[in-house]
Amino acid sequence: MSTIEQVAKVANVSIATVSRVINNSALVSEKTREKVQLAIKKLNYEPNYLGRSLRQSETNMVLAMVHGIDNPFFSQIMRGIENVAHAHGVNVLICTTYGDPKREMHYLEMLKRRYVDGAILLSCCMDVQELDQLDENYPIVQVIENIPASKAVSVCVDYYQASVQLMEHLIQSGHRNIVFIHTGLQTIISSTEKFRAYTDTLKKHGLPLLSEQIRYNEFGFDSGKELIGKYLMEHPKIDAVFAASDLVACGVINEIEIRGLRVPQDIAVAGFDNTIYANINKPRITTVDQNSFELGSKAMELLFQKIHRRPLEQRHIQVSHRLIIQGSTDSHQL
Amino acid sequence: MSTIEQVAKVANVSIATVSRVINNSALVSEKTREKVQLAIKKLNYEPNYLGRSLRQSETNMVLAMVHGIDNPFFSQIMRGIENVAHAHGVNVLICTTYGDPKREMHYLEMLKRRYVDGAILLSCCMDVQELDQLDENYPIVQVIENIPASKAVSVCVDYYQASVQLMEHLIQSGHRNIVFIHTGLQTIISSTEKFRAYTDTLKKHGLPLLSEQIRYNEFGFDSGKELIGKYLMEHPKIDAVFAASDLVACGVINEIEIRGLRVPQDIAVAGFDNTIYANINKPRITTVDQNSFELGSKAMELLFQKIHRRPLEQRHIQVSHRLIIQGSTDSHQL
DNA sequence: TGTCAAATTGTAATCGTTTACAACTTTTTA
DNA sequence: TAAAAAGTTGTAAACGATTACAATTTGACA
Repeated sequence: MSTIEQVAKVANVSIATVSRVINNSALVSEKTREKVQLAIKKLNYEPNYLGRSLRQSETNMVLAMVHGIDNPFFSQIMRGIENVAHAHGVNVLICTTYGDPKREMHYLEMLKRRYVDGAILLSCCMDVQELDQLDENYPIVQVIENIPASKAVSVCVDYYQASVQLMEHLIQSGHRNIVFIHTGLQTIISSTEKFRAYTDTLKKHGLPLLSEQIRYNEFGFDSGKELIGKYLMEHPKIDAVFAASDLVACGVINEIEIRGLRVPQDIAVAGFDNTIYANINKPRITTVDQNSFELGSKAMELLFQKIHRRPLEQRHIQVSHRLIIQGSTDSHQL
Repeated sequence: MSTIEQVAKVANVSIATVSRVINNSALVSEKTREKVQLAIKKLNYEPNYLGRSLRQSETNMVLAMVHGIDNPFFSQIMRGIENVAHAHGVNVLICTTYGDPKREMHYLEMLKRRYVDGAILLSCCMDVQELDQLDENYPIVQVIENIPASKAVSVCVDYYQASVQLMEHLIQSGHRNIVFIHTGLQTIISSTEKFRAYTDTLKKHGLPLLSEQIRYNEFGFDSGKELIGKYLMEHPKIDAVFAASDLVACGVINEIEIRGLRVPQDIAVAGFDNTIYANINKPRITTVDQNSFELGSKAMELLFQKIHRRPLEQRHIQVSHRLIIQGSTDSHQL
């Protein structure tokens, strides 16, 4: 591995000059520039980022921390993040927590120990105090799965309004016994807001509250199957389901059909996130689009503000959403 | 941000002693250890990784380069990689190329410029020469989407045998007009081997070759729909489809059913990878399980060998696969 | 008490860059 | 032609850690 010093020696100039050529900065005469570039090529030299970052105390890298990477909704957010980051010459490193606080801490050390300039959190296992302390000392932005009680900057959609819209759609379609299938941690806003909308809308219409707030639950297909099974035992009259994610909705539909019932004729099912799961299911699933690309880009823009210590106009950004009604709740669309 | 020097000052010791405490190495007396730890706590000190990595010329980070992160198959491989890496105290940073050579180069600079100790490539846009040159100078391992002509180490399953098994299954089930739906780059082994198995098996049985090798194609649901549409125009007698991935198979099935045909009664469809897509589809899709977790762990183990310059027993590791026959090719399983 | 070994601590070089400042050339201008 | 200005290059001090090596302290033992 060659260093700047060796290049300097070969080109017969000082290391400062080599550095200037690398950063094609300052004014280097055409002649020496060529000389240096020749030496660089000859030695196959690549500048060491560690030295550079150490000196400049910035790395041009940011972290994106996410629960798992196989959620197509998160994957779209990532594209938004990457798009803005790359436009600024910054690399995005993705790391996965799988909801494990130890893993989260481990990766956050990269932030604390200056290996990255900032972090976007799409998943968060810590509590409010820890998050706030982190936020005071390092540039972070929360997206989607944020902790609302925290002072940290966040970007998300209005889950409450979106869910109210969804519930109103179900009720207007004539459903009366609606169950809510939960996902994720209770401390997380996306869960609690959906649940709050569920209960509020039911109360408003004088309808029975069939679901209870539950503590924790995986996001998956199987947990959807399992939960709807449980609810169907308790309340056989269920005629609609509001599932907190599309994949969960897939599981719910699968289980319903296995039990010989039809979607949407017997039970209507709605999901959330507008992922591919909603669109490969037969029937297509009614869902809420969250404008994921914009969620990501906005988050990255905010992170840049924080990294460069520019004042923020807003601490909480809301991105628009859109209810998409499809076959799983509307038999006209089958 | 506090540095080791400030801690040393507060604790009234030398920076060497602080360093020793941090790395709880060497022999520091209990008394000074406590003194230093107090100072560390007081200053909220976190050691800077850049300084450390620069000095030790290793970062304890590796890169995992992947096309996109929303493929559940890749996501499982990642878990295998992470599992082994974390056991060695190494962090895995994921980055996405989306098949863009520029992005790939950009992220590979992290390797060349010593920001990570090694890289696992699950996607590869460069040509053989470039890859070989990289391999000579830096620790890399290819997984799955490897370039077979390259000298770089690789881990994958025996695509040829797996695909032959799959084809034999289709033929034994009585299908005669079988089409292959391609994905990915032509230079990539997973594609070419599947296609080779497709043609060889058809020839062996004296059956017509309906598909042609195609240059490039996305991995998605929509490309599956599009391609089967095209093939059905050309060859209306098609009675079976071998799709190169589960998601493509989903698209194929969707399009087939839209055209009023039944799966598997009119056309049998098989996928590849054994992802969730194969199991949420109705009917479930016949597919090939690739033991993705092991693919990942093996790859990471090999990467450690390369990073530590230990000699490798094998340059190409093969992981076992398993044909999973389900409803999409077998009406008994509906 | 003096000597020696063991245990503990400190000094200073090093990793590979960037960059303020100084020093040296060359060109411009009067 | 000399002085000033502009253009180019070099010197050396950072950045924040680790670690050989040297120096000091401590304790054991005769």
